[in-house]
Amino acid sequence: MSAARAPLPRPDPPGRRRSAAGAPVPDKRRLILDAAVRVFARQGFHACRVSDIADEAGVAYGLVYHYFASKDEVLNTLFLERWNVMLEHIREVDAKPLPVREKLAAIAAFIIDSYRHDPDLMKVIIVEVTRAANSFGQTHLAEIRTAYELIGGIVAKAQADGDFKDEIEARFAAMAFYGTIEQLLTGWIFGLLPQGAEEFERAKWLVVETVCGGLEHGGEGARRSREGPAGAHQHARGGAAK
Amino acid sequence: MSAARAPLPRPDPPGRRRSAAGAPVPDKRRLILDAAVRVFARQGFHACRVSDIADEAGVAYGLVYHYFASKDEVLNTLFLERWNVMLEHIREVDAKPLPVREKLAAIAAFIIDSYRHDPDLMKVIIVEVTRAANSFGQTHLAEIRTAYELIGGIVAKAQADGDFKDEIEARFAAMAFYGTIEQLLTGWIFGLLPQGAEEFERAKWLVVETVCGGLEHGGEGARRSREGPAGAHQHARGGAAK
DNA sequence: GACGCTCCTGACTGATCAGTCAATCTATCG
DNA sequence: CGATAGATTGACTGATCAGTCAGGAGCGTC
Repeated sequence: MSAARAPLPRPDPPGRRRSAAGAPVPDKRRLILDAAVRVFARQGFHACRVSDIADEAGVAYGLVYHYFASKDEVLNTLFLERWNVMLEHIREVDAKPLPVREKLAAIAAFIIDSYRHDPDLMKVIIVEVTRAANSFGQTHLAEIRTAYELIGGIVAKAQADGDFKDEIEARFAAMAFYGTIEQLLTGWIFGLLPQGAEEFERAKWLVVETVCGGLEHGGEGARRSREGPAGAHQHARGGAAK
Repeated sequence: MSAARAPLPRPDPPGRRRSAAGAPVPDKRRLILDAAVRVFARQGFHACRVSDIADEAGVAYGLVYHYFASKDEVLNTLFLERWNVMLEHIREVDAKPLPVREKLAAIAAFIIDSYRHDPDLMKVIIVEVTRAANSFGQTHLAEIRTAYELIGGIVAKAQADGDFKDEIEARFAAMAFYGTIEQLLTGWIFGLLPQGAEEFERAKWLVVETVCGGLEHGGEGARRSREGPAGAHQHARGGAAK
């Protein structure tokens, strides 16, 4: 139902109560959401009880139901908060006059940084929503589809400009791009891939290079990526990246 | 526990009872597994009851527990049956003296054909196991990791032979390849991508072309693959490398 | 014909947990 | 102060469901 009360990440509720000193009194609703992220990430949505969330938040059981209509709504809220921020970011990137590679790099960077800064939240989103076709995946199909379509639009424009070849449908290219990123996150979540500041930075470059340039020795593709029009990024960071 | 009683897909149990006419009497265990696939795909593992499986199979509730120790074991069995077949197939492909592109194409074709022939089963495997990090994903981490490693090995060999560039770690390339395929299946499962014999065939080619050749206009990559989805049997081994 | 074995049945149980609710507390304001 | 409104509490309930079990049916074998 009305799950998207807070479309932005950790938005400070307007007119929040404050203590005498002026410091914001801890927002219990936020407390519950943050606790839920930890509990969902640790035990999984289905395996955890609502009381686990309340305990983790240091709050009475009933309060969860004061702020949320159901356990589902807690997850829905978490997902929409983050997903909408991502959609907004993709739209902003798309609107800028950047080369495709940089647009895609910006999107990859955003998602990877999201994981870097809040792995638990991204774990929950991917494991419990994005891939959980039955319950929540169906609910948020529209939002998920929008992301694919925005990325597909970026690819399509690149094709129209002659930067990408036409043989691969933009819709498909979008799936390859997003699928690669999500698989990366999954690898980190499952502990199948090493994690660390260096790996995260390198991954941003790898995603773009793989999807744009391919695994084979490329002529232009590889050369083009070596420069980087904005010049602002050094991909292969200091030496031993293996 | 002992979930892998039947390592092959629909293996005929040895010494199965037969009717007077010699026709095989319907194997109730198989009946239950097949019914479970349908029920899991329709309602999801968590949302369905064991009685739903029994009803779907036209069998008494208790019989499910005669053949399986728990609801979990039913899902484990389904997953392992199929996943082991896939691993076996990848190993066979790897052993053959084929160019990388054809090896990868064979793997992509296997997975996509698996979906084509039994979408419900693949849906269950992807949605309930492969991405369900919490419960089953953890249980089958070893099997899942093996698949990535086998694919990574194929890429690594191609790099050693000079067919693939070295900048992209094989381990990462494997994630991109598998991630692209799984995202495709997810797109079909969610109804975000059109399905049909043609789409499936084209997808096999698209996966390989995207991951190997990239989205940009490539020299060799594009030329090499221009043969199209059907019979891409051209691959100049040891041809113009770097 | 009686023992033993596997297949098969479905009513029952014990535990679990999402969601409810009546009561209490705190803040604010006229 | 007294009133109104929202925040907070946690015991309780009603439903659900995985797994159990006692028994029955068919069949081979000694």
